Amino acid sequence: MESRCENCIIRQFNALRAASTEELKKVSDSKITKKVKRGEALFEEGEKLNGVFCVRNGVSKLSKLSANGKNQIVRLASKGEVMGQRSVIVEEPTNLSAIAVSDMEVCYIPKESIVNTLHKNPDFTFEALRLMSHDLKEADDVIVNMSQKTVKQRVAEAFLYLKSNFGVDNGGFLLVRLSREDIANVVGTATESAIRIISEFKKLGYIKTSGKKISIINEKKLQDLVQGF
Amino acid sequence: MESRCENCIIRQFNALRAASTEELKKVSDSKITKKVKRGEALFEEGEKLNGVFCVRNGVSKLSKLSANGKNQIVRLASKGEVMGQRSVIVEEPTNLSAIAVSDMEVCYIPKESIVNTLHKNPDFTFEALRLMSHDLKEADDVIVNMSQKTVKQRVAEAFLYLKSNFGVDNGGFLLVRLSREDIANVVGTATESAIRIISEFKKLGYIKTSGKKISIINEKKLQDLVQGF
DNA sequence: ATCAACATATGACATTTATCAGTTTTTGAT
DNA sequence: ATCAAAAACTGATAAATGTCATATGTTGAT
Repeated sequence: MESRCENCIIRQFNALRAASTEELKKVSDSKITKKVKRGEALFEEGEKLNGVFCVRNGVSKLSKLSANGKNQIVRLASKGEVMGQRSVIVEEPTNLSAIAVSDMEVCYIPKESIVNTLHKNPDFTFEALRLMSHDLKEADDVIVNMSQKTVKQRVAEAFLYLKSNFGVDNGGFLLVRLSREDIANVVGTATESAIRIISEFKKLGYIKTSGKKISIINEKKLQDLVQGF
Repeated sequence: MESRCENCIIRQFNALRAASTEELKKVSDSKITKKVKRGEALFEEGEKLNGVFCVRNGVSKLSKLSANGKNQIVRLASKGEVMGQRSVIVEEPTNLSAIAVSDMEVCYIPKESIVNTLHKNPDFTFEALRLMSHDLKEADDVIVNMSQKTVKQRVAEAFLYLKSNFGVDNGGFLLVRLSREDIANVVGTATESAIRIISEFKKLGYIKTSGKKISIINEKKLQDLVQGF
């Protein structure tokens, strides 16, 4: 049987924490829980979304394809984060694709069961605004990093980000396992360039790898690099 | 005498369009209209803001300084746009500086007269959310452009953006007059690189200049360039 | 267990962009 | 109108990054 939003701890991380019991009931009754396999798309750039996706488990990349065939990963979404709300709020096709980076469990919430809340419950709307403010700040930071940091610094920063946001397993390996191509697409560089830098970090002893897994050995060195030392 | 928000057409461009008569009155009573000269700061990165700024006239750049002394302009704000709301909403110091790019007239609205509305009037909050959604989408686009377009393409795009967003005068010259350094900071490149590209565009007959003023002659060519032709 | 498809890796080289150094032009204060 | 400071400009060169080619390793479907 399906679990209920009312009992879902994950909603503490998103605007649903501000929803009333009745509102939550409505959401819960209409939501659909889906399993999404690594590599599958939740939605694609240009689609008009009729609902939002709340991540229960796993990680999704939000990316945008450009004319030259390159892909830029704009951000990663994990537990508790909601994807697609922008499209629902402004009633426009989404500007980003969402593709699972690991196996995922997401709840799809049809827009009908939230737009009303969005127009009636200011606490909920305010929470959404607060969270979007946060996303906007992060986006601003990314813009600044893209223009002012070298590829090497951005790769270092990406590893630190992956560690602090998604954590590590018992062996100290990053839980999110991105392909080299994905790392390049987060950082905004060519795959080969990313690979070269990763190799260099390995040689320098900043990180180590085991198969596809990556572990940060010398966090300090990476931080210094990001700071420009 | 000061003009009243109730009669201000500019508020149609921001969330205040959704404010009630009483709410508007409160805002109007507490607001302070300021004149800001070109080059002066409305606020600086790191400041805790106790209100928001609504632009009546002129253009402001929102930028961020980085460790290496470089500046990145994240966006430009003009008539009707509100600056500083992120800081007020999340109650954090602002991550950006706002500096006038032309002489400006702005209204400073103390946060006390809007936070209440933000928590009580869902229409107002929703409008703010809608506008921030728009900003977020734009920011995403900037990220993608930064990583996937060449400096030349980004300069071309910047000119097209300045034309379509801020318009031209009778002579066809861009109304917003950015210094070469500012253009470089919008585009995320070195000032010299921006200058070189501008010179090239002049030679190619895509643009012409008269003193500091810039006019787009061949919009099509610039568009093609942005598209990668 | 095998094999094709894909991901990772590395070298050589081309291209883009930044940096430094210096000149000319513009601007604003007096 | 004059002059100093700032901005715009140009060339030479260095550094960073992308591209292409090719080799090796890994993985998942049969």
